[in-house]
Amino acid sequence: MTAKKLAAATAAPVEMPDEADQALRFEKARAAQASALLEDYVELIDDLLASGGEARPTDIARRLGVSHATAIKSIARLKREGLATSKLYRGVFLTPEGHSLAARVRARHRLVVDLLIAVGVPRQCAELDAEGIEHHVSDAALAAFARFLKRHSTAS
Amino acid sequence: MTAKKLAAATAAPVEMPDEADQALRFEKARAAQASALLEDYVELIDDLLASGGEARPTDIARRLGVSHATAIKSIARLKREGLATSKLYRGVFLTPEGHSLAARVRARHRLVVDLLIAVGVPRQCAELDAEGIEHHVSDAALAAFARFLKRHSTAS
DNA sequence: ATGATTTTGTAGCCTGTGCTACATTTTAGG
DNA sequence: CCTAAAATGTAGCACAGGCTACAAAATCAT
Repeated sequence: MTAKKLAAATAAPVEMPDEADQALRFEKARAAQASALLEDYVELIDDLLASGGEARPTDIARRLGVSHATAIKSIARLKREGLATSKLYRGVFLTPEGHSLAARVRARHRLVVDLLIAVGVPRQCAELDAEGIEHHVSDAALAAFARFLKRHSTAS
Repeated sequence: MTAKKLAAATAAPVEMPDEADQALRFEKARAAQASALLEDYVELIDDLLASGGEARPTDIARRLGVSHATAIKSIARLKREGLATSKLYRGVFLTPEGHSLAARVRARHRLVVDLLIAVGVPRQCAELDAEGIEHHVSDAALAAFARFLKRHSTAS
């Protein structure tokens, strides 16, 4: 085994990333995925509140494409995590934390869509893909996106 | 309620996307998420086979940052879906389907990393973010990425 | 060759996120 | 006002993907 590992390390035709680094990458992606659902909910709730004034579980469910039971369960989780509040048979509202999360999420979403469009992705496709991509874009990448967009809207 | 809906539709201060469209977007993102794990596994297995010649469950687990039990369960799922094969106490191998999936995934991964770098994301950050982003980039967006990279490597 | 270590596999548990089915409450309409 | 429809909430199920703990097999090293 020692010999085998050594051989692999020296004679590897394709070099692999460090084991620990790679594990961290995947762990980070898994963590992002875990918060993705909550982010989608707060963003949607915020949008509904801003547009119609109401964020009812049924509306949320329809827009997310899930059953109302699923939406209600997820809303319960939002409440557990201190992002939303709701009273029986009243709509759902966001806590200050929820609201600020929604703001961050919306800004990020917009930046991602804009960047995709800027590099030539058709608008409709950009909107579609952004829904999944946005949850995995770090602040550093986001900052780079903003710089890129600024550079390419002012300069030729 | 009819009146209420009408009011919302006409007086909405923020316009929302169509309900069905939005639901489709989220459904697509959820579907992408479902295949993400399988994609990560086949890509990693393919890398391991290409570099060291062996893809053992323990190695896979370590690189993904999960317990070996989790890895074995996921490998079982790969086998169920016809992407991989394995014999007791031998390593894991990819079926032709698994191999071609791995090739597609790797190409996509590389394109995503390259694009991120091209728009100014630091290399290390690009590698990190790409791990989560790649699963949500459609073929159309990928094609756009390729065009962008070509344009920006040849032209000034 | 045999005993220790490593690897592999199994079993059972938890959580998250979907679902359907049923019960309840509110809302709307006649 | 009172019934029918819609919305809401609850219960219970399935499956994916984590985990730990235990059991069995293979490999290494002496």
